[in-house]
Amino acid sequence: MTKAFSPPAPATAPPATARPYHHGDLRRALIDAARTIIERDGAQAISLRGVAREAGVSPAAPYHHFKDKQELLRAVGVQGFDDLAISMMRALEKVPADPRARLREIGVSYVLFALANPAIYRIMYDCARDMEGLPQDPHEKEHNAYDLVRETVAAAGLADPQNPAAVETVTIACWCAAHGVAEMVGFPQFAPLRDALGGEVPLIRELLRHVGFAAER
Amino acid sequence: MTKAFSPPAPATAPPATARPYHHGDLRRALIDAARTIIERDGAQAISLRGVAREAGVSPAAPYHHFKDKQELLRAVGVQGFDDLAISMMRALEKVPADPRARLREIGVSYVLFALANPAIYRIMYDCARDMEGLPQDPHEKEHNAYDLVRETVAAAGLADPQNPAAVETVTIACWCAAHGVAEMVGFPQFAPLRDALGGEVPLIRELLRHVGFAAER
DNA sequence: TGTACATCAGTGAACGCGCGTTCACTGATGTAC
DNA sequence: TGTACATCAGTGAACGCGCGTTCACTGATGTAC
Repeated sequence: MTKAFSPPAPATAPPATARPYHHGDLRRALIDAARTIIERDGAQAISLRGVAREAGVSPAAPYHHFKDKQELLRAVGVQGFDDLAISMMRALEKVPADPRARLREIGVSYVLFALANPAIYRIMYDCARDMEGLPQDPHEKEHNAYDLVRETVAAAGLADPQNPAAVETVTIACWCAAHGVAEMVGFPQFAPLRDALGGEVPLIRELLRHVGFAAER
Repeated sequence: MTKAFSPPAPATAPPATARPYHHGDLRRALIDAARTIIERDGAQAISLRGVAREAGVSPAAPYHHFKDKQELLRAVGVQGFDDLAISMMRALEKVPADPRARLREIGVSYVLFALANPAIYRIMYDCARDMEGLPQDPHEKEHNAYDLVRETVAAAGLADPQNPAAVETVTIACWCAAHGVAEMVGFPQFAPLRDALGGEVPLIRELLRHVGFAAER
């Protein structure tokens, strides 16, 4: 993202000369470049060469960081899920302890993420399909997004916490529901309803409510 | 699909000689070929040349029926929505008049369609996004899928039929929910739950139930 | 601190490929008289 | 019924292009002594 946009760099700034031979964190830069392209030009506009170009690097450079194109795409997907989890956590920070309210906020932030990054969001699920499932394992962080939802579901009393199968079912149902809303809420057909309800967020809340997300009361 | 596989054609069969110069219904054959490729090799494996090849026709032939590649893809998407509507109608034929039961069956058949045609299903929504919405208009048939859901929702008393906005909201919510379940139900992560519930259909029913689809009783 | 050397992370030219699309063409079909 | 001709729906060769990937290379960095 440093790119060409920075002003001519008054002599005060640190060297900031021509980009050094070694990039520093090309792996990360490539993932970012891929995301940029995906959101700017659409998912099927992506090519390894294009990504290298966007990152300002030769077409062969990516091969020092990714086995092939697919591996890069996969990294983009995993990164997406990480970001999603982070934005859900963030949303939770500002919310009261009531688990039902928390579940609702998780849902809203989930959908907002998808709305803000529609193309990435699709790539994430293409990836997940490829990898045979949500990447709940790959990092084994203490808290991934899926666990977060499950715990909140249990705490909210939407399923008997003693009954793991029931908790699992409700968790999955919530995930499906949020996914459905996330993919569709941007459809122009819903614009009239959105306007009637007073904006994107109220629309999301309303839909989530109908779709089994812990109603108020 | 007539292709190369038919047996050497015993002299009894009608002429069945070499394929005639004029195809008869190449437009349709191209759409079918595209669907075959999409489901066999994945959505991004599709190319106009490949489709022509699959249909047994020269690479230039499709241009007599579609302006360009995008127009073909779009036709595949529209065809998909048509097929979806048809399979929903079919499912309704075998079902009692109780509107709640009917709504449930619509949901199940929707999800089963997506499960049977996962790649096409994705293409359909890519198309819809492209075309700025579900193709509820393009044919203006008396009954498209969306209207079917709306009417059933109203009949089921899930929203006050006098209140169009409420009916619309519930309809949209149902659509989102079914879509979410449809896209995710094939995930391997859900296999344990599926097995515990006794199969694909029970899993679908259970998820739909949680997700706001007219519960029994 | 200096030097030799291994390793790492880039370069840029080259490869072969399949793609979308165009073009001039030709065989089959339909229509007017 | 027969003939002339326009139109339609194919063919197949050709175009230029961008792609993924490989290769021999080189500049920068880190390490051992």
